[in-house]
Amino acid sequence: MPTQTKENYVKAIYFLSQENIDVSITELSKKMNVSKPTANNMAKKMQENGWLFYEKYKPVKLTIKGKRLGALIVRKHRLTEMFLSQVMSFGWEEVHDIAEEIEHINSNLFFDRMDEILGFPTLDPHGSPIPDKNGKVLKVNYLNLSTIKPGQKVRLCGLENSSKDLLLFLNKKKIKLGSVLSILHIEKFDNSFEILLENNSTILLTFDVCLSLLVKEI
Amino acid sequence: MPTQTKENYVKAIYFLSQENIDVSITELSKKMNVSKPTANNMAKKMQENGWLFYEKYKPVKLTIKGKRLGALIVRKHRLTEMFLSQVMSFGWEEVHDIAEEIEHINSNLFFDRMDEILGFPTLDPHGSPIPDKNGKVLKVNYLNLSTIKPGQKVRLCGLENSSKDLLLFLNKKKIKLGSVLSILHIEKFDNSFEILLENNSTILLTFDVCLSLLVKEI
DNA sequence: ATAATAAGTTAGATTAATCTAACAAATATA
DNA sequence: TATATTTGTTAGATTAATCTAACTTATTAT
Repeated sequence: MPTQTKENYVKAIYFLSQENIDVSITELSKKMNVSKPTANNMAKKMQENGWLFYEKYKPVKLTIKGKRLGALIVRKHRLTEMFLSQVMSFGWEEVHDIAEEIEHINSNLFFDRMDEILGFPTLDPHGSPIPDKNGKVLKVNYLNLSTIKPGQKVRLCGLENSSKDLLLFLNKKKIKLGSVLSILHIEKFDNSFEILLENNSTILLTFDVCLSLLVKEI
Repeated sequence: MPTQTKENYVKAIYFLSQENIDVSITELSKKMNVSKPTANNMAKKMQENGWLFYEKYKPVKLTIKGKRLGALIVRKHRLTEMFLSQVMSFGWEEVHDIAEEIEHINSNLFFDRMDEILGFPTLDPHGSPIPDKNGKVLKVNYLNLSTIKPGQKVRLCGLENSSKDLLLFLNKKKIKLGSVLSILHIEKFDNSFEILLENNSTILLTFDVCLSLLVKEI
């Protein structure tokens, strides 16, 4: 059994691998908020434990075992987020921090029971896929709102990043997963989007916000 | 914030103080399954942190702050047990181990929400009192079944110890919290109790089992 | 191609939590 | 009371996770 700390390193590498191609020691140290020697030492030790491949001066890579562990931690995290949101009435901006701790609880039964109570969900409260019990992740392919043309109607299905600031901003604008957004106009000067909401109010989203919203055309 | 390990030491001392008068280093080391030097060192450090009083060759004692922390950890533990039992359908024999981990989660909101969902319970699934938010514990004074006279009808209200073996035994006998037990006869030879259950079946409880059952006369 | 910069590594230290071996103090027993 | 036993303490080591300082290897830019 890996320590909580090592689980967090595996998770960090798991996420970085999904974005970048290479996970350098520097990247890892940044993601984990530790010094480079710390990340380096940890990488060496985790290789010994069979979680990852490490060669001097080369990026690290998760082993099969490491990938599986990463996916299962993400599974526990996202199931927890879903449980907190659906069963315990937490807002989508509140669930991450608590899930960050609960994801390390060592009881399959506990998470399986959550899964059952939730009706075996495939997406978390932010629209991210929940890996299955074998670590398999459903590929969802949403479009980035920033790439959609004016006149198009879309449904919000996911978020590129689930930072608390973004979530609080969306709350304020009454935008949630499933919300329908109609693009009225895109301002040439700053790429800001003029959007019509379901309640017939019109709002302005900066390009940065649009980059964070994943949608489906409808 | 104390580490998880230190929280466990505080909890151990908290429980031992409720039974014994004195918590010796040896007692503490036994409860924590560590060597005596480990318990000793830990006691010194925890004194520095203000959790307990420690003097060479003397039993340790929790400070006010330590007592409060102990009670609040027990609160988190028992609320969790209740939540696992009532909301997540776990059996009373399954809840302890999971609660042992969840009690260290650092989110008052999380436990307050459990409390709310449960309707602010005062007892856990084993009949033990749940300390309030200030660490105050409701004094319950149940009788030990072993002290009750033949002919008496009683209701099971709590357990002296909640070991998994006892809980599984009670499950097998279909005895649960609230069950009504009528003492038919006490065998002089081995102090075993002949008990009539609500379903009119008669069972035999050894004296050891009776010592573990807390009841109210009815 | 060489110098400057970035990235990665080594060495040595620190803190928390643990251990064993050896010794000291307190308590119990004969 | 003297001795034996139990209890508690000290000393020194170990492992996990972290740091800083100094050095080496790679990469980038002129």
